[in-house]
Amino acid sequence: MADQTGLRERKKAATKAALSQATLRLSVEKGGIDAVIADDIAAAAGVSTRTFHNYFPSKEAALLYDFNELVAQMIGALRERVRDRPVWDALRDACISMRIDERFDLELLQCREQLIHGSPSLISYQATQFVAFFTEALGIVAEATGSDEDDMYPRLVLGAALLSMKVANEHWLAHPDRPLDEVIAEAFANFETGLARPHDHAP
Amino acid sequence: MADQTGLRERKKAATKAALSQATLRLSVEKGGIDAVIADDIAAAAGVSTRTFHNYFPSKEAALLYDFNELVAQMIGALRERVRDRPVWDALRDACISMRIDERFDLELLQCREQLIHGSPSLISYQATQFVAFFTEALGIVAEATGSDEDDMYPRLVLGAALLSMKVANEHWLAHPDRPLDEVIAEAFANFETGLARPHDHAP
DNA sequence: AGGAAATTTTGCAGAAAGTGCAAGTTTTCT
DNA sequence: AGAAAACTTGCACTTTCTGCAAAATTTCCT
Repeated sequence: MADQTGLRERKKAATKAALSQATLRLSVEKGGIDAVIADDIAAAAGVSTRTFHNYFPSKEAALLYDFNELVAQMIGALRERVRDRPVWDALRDACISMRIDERFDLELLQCREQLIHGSPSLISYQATQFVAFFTEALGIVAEATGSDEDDMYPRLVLGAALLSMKVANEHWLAHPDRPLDEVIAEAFANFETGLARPHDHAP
Repeated sequence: MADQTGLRERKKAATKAALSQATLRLSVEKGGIDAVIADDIAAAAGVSTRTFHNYFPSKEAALLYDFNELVAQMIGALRERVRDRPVWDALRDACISMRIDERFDLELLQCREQLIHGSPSLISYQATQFVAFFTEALGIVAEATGSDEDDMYPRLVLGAALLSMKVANEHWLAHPDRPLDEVIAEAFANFETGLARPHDHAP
């Protein structure tokens, strides 16, 4: 994606990163993305407001830029894994393979979680991205399970997996004392033997 | 809610309903809520644009007005049921008790589903409502299971239940040949014995 | 019924997001 | 260097949504 080609490409990448970072910084400073206006972000990154909107359709997109990158990668990770193991395992392994804990700074993640939690506009934006992701992943899952796309099963499996990942992530951000992959595995395990009773978790 | 008190109350309810219906009608006519502007909705309902925004914060809220009413009722339904049965059963029964199939016209639901599916702004809005609902329901589930609110289990159970309901609803809208409660029960059943293999469903 | 009080409607002004367009800059390529 | 391609910018414009104060309407009390 970030090909080390010409100066132009590098500049563009730098601008995009600067805009994204500026959005985060300003949002934290002002205690919420809604208190930040596009003009300020553009100014902070040293470009015009119009240019900001050339790079991102909204403040929300700017703030969650690298998160979206990550989500995009997960499609690939999933596609690889469904070839040589059961869907459920493929989903779990794909989630774990994202290595969010290694790729991002814990504080940054917590910070962003805070912002998302407190802002309807960010929740909204994320939901839209989620739906797009779900739709794409659904095709993979449906094919892997040999089911029709409007069967309930692939949707339930995929939904449960993404729910596990989301819940595990949130939990880990609040209690970063255990490794993330372990927490993800534990969340997934809850679906493996029936949900009726709480699943025992490792001490 | 719709107390048959004075004229004023009745007029307000009528206006609100008129605005909501006008939003739906115009959205269908123009093939998407994004093609409809607030001015048109207000005009169609015979009030000023400002008044439209007195009733609803957005077009999306107007379109999904009665859906939100329903979601609000589900909190009550759930709270009742967690008292005398296991959480999972309470969740399933609460979902079924909504009787969406009886309370709404099938065509209207399909119509709205179509609109939501094709509009990021509606997806966004619904997500925000969903998060609010999830948060409130989580308190109930956590208490009922005797777990802490930041344990993963209550979130997973609640998430799985709402996922089941959503998937069942979508499936039923696309294939309304079986009764909705049966479809919901089937979706829930997938989580009762482990997700590893597709759950057999009644022929 | 009549009039005061409470509530609702409405228009206006204004902030902010987001988009199209055309002109000005910068990078690339030959 | 110089033409071509790509990027940036300013400007005008549409739309959403909010605050405020003036009108209009409903309710309530006597």
